Amino acid sequence: MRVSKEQMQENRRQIVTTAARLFREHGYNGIGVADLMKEAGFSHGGFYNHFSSKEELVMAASQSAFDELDVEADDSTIDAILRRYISAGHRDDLRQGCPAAALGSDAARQTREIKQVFEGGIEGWLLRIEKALAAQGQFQSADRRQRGINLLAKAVGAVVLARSVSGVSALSDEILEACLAGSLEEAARTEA
Amino acid sequence: MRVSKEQMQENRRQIVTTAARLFREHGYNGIGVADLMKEAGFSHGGFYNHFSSKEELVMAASQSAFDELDVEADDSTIDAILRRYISAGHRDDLRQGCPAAALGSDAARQTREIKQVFEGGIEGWLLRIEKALAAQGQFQSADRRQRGINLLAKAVGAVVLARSVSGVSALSDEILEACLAGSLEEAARTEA
DNA sequence: TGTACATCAGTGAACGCGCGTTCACTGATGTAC
DNA sequence: TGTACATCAGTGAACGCGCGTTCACTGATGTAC
Repeated sequence: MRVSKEQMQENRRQIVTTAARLFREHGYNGIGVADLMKEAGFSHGGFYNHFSSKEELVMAASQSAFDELDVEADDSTIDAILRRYISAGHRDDLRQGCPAAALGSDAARQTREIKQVFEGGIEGWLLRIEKALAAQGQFQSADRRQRGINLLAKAVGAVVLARSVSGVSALSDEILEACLAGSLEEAARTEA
Repeated sequence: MRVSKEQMQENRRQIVTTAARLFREHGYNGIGVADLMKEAGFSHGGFYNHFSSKEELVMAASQSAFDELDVEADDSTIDAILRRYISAGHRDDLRQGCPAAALGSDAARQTREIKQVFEGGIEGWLLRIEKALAAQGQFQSADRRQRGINLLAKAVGAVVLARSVSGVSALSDEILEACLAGSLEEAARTEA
């Protein structure tokens, strides 16, 4: 039956945020439209009232996943950001984690549009990191972006590697510990 | 028709190395058994004479992909390793690149067996990196593993991030340049 | 070494299944008077 | 404000397609004598 415009928007939001969770957990190809709609609380037939294709949902959901990070981000110090990202909690919670870590190697194979969403998400990260570095007077202004890129890359790599061996090896924890220590040290180094 | 034992082993090798390329390019779920066998030069029906399931091929192919890296590895200096890994060439050549970067976020969703293959592959990388650091007298012996983990994580993260925006943004090159510079600097730092 | 037969790697059609997508239908919402 | 009708979000069955897997078959290889 028909539903109010407000309700429809709310339902769409529900589908997108559910997809944002499930894509991170299972990969873009690892979850189907039917299962996804079911998880969101709908039958699958109505999907195409909201999106013209699964592809379009992939875009919206990726954007939504990156936007979540923005919302969560308080005025963290760089240490707080690193401790939160390079952690067992983040490693073990695919569904709410950073899309760049959960879907990074998938993204390389996606469309131009989805890569653009990733670009925006990465730039968002860099902005937050640079801001945190600046607030602590860390590095010269001209260096902060490069330093931020280095910190982000190590953080993403640490979580990707730790997840790829999680549950089978102590290596997983070792990677997180080594990279957290190394990143904190790197972030604290003031000179260029 | 039947084929000699030697020929069969050679055919199996052909299937595995083809799969190693195609999985890196398209992801584990992005390429099917039929297309894969065709690319390797066979009809798909014979697949199950070699493997009990696609899953088993995924394991063999992942192992093969990591083994390739071992073979390619000459007695490189740490600089040579980093310059080769964190490069546009590596970013643009999914098919021959490091499985940890090409399939890292996929691996998190795979079976225990496949994660064990990744563990071996990562340990292989760490061994090569530590050896290169040791050859140059870089870092104290006790620190080399932690330093190696940091270098590897940053390298993997750089390639994953660069690929996720490649072809849509100058950010891709920027990430590689910033991380290469940062890694070289990090590797050159001798004190603890 | 040569012959007769069993084995089994490779072929290509076929299987069931789940996928993304479409469709006729329902009934509450939105709108025209 | 109330009534009559058009719209259209959500439902669930159905579509074609490609997937992983199975199978009967072929004919060269391997083996027993």
